[in-house]
Amino acid sequence: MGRVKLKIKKLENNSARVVTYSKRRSGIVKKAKELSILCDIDLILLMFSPTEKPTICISERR
Amino acid sequence: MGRVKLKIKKLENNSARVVTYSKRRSGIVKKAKELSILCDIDLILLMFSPTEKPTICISERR
DNA sequence: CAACCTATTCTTAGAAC
DNA sequence: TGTTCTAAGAATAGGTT
Repeated sequence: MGRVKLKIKKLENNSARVVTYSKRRSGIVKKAKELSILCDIDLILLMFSPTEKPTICISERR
Repeated sequence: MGRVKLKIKKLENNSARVVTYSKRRSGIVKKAKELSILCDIDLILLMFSPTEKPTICISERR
């Protein structure tokens, strides 16, 4: 998606990796939350940024 | 996306939950793999289907 | 440098098979 | 129940502010 089709291989440019991570992280976290709510399931998503900062997303169910 | 906008709340129909889970699971797994490759990061995604069947997606890095 | 913009590609809801 | 199709909504790459 976006202005140009992107090949799925490691982005060699450092800042491109950071920017892409930031954009796509928010997208995947949104998808994870939607999936857990829509389908009423348990889900855990844990990922580390290019600078090793962790993000965790845990579905909340009762 | 799709033919109609979907409200993000629990799908009350059982088979709709299963079908939606199956479709969206493949979407989110694809996104997770792309993110880990593009940004060269560690990532774990664990989720359980509406029938409690687990799926795990772990980025492969060396 | 983070937030916004938007053309373009990607995902997917409902239908058809 | 499972796969495929496709219209239309969603995500996002590169650019702009």
